[in-house]
Amino acid sequence: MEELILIDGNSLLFKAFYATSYTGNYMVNRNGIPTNGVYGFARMVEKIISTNPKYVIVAFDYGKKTFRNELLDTYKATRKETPQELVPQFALAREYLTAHNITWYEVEGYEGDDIIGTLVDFGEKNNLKVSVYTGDKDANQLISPQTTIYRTVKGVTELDIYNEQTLLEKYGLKPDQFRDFLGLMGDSSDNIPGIKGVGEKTALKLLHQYGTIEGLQEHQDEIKGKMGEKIRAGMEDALMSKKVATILRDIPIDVDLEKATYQGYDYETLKSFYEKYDMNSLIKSMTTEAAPKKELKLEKVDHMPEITKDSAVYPSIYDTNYHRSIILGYGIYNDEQAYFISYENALKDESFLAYLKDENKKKYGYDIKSAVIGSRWNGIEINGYTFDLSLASYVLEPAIKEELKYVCTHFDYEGVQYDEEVFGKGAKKHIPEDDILASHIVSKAKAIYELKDVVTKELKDKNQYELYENIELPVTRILGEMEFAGTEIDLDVLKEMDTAFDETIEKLANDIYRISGTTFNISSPKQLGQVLFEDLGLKGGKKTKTGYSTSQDVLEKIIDAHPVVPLVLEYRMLTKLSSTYLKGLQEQVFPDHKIHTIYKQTLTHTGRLSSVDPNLQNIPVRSEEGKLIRKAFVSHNGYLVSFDYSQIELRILAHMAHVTNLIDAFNQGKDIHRHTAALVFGVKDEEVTPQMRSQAKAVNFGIIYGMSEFRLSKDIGMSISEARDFINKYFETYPEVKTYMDEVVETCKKQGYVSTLLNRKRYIPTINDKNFMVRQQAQRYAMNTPIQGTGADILKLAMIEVDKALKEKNLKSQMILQVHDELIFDVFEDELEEVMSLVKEKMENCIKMDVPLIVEGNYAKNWCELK
DNA sequence: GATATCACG
DNA sequence: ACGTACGTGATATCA
Repeated sequence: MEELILIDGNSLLFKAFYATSYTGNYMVNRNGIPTNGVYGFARMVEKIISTNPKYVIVAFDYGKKTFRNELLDTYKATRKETPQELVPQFALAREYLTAHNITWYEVEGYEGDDIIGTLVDFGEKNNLKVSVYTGDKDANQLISPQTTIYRTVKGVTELDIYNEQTLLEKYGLKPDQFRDFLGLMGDSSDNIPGIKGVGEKTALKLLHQYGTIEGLQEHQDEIKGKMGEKIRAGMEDALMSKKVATILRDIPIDVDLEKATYQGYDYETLKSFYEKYDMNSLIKSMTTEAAPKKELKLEKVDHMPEITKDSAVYPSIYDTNYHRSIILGYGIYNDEQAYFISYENALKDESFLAYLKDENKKKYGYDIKSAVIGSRWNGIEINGYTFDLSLASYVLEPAIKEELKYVCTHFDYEGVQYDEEVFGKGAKKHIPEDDILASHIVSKAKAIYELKDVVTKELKDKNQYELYENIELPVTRILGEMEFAGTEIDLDVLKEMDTAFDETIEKLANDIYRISGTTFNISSPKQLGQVLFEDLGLKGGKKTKTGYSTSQDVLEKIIDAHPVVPLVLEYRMLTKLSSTYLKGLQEQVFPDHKIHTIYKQTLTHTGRLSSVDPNLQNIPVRSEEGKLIRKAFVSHNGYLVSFDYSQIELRILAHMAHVTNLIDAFNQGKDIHRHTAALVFGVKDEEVTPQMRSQAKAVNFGIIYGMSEFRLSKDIGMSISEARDFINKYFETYPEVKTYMDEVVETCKKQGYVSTLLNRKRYIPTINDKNFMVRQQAQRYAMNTPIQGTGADILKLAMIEVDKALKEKNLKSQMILQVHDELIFDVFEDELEEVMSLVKEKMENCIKMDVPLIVEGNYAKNWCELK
């Protein structure tokens, strides 16, 4: 069915104007004419017609007075006067449309709404699919099986879709009832009264019962109480309001459908319009648009034709966890071919399977780790991925959200939808109809293909291609193998502990009830706060915005105030271990007795990895009870071996800030916290007390995080002024640290980002924010990110070196876990000795710095025994 | 879906 | 006078 697009010009222009004028700095052209509204409007229109519809018409209001003012003299009376910056832009918007060859209508005495209403009927009669773009909710009354409303939400490009189904789900109304709905509850933006005292909820209730206002009128005498009075008193208003809210569908216009055919623009004409108003970025986006590119027709195939060029290959993996997901199909795109094949057909297609497997057939992807491993679980082998758009854009800007759509938005590429729009979300998630799925998946493949060169060039321009090509790309393959290999779990260990813990927890709970004298939900901070600070009268005071804080540090301060407090702390610890680890992990064990985590490589702002489903980077170790959980993590091949870097972040600080004193100390192999304490307190190394050492340790850490005097004093039990002296002493001891930190912040202010040793960047736009706190926080990011990020860089480098060495020596032992400064391997007994020395050597020497990197290795039968 | 809490480096 | 350390993920409760 051909599509007729109808755009509410006034509505979109207003939205565009306000969306881009909140700063008060209006975009103007060189003659001072404000253009922000038209600019936003043009962007919206460009987006709307980017789907190449058959017909496009824009409707504008004309004249201030319409028949609605005769029905209701206060109609739109509360509207603020149109801002003077917007006034001249109504004409500009029309000028833009004319330059773009887009048909627009205005009819004296009617609103744009009424033109649209009339054209909707016209479109439907002519058997067209009608799409209405507006910011007004009134338009919902126009919905029909043929007509869909697209409503702007925020910004200029986000749209909510309304059809019969969504209207029913959201309001329980049929399209036509929307007039009654507005009539009953009124509309403050148009100053339509409705019935006083009837809001959205009541209006819906009444309509669900009586259908229409007229239906309600027939039964108005049956309604009792205050509500009945209100309804009877407001009935006239309601009927009149409904009339005002009703969009006309039969106003006199001569529609020339032929004229409304969208044929694209004349390049020079539109360009000269943009030039006249200094909208250069729109000219830029035009060039690609104007280049006569033939639209490739997507083909759904049962058998994949021969793929003749390097292509984007994108599998549709249904679940977010690709280790246990089905695959719906594969999208393939290059500038001559665009195909979609279902998983079932792919599985039977020998030549296609061979293509996927052939590492000489170059492929481009988005999150190739999930593509390769997800396919592998489903019996399909893919080789030959040479480009990953997800990794590339992460290197360029780690703040972009994970989904492809956000990457597209970042690079101004249109034509890809959010997964949520296609699959739905939450309980409504479903596999869409074939055509919709195929076009979504292939649109993604197309985006990958078309953005590849743009992104690669930007990586090279910004000196980040090396980081992408030599670090992130090799790492993603290694991570895939680690995830797929998995971590062997001894379920019996978990089950036994689980039972034992449940017993202890129940006893503890009973003790807590007995001692406190009340039975309550100890896991509810609200109830616990009530019991501790009101019933028992302990002092703790309010801390959070919702009530008392009952967190660990608060409870530890009052641990002696009442015997129930230590029990609560123990209860907390045990329930945490039980629910998150004992119970949680059991559910995550696969039939192969292993846990297969997912490492997210494009999530953190610093370059670190994160681990989900389950998180294997926060398995307990600090408490004795918690550490026991590590007994369940056993070796599959023979031994578990761990290697961790000692003090890696402090060493990085010493190197990057050229801290001579620290560098020397590390070179001499000193205990760095003891050394720091000796210098700061002015005593000999051997005179440092444990307390002095732990205070020095707190500062060493604090420095890396950009701490405050306040926090330090709290952490190590000093007054704030003592803490201040302490920090000053620290900076006297290591003066280069202060210089470095100041420099990092300065550089960040100038260039807008900070970088790591391997040129990973983090943009920190708030570094020049006018709000002190925000600026302060940005400075901490600036100080910490180069250090934490360089640590992440080094770990990734180490993983690559170690992996390479293992392969070269034909060792079968497998890297299985990475925990930020630690690598863990599952090692065959006959390889143990070689692995122990090989890995340590590679990790220590993967990068040359002014300080040595020291790695400690340990082996055991399970993770708990590893020191 | 937001909030509080706590597990890790 | 502000409000107080960096980076994460999972769970339970409650609105």
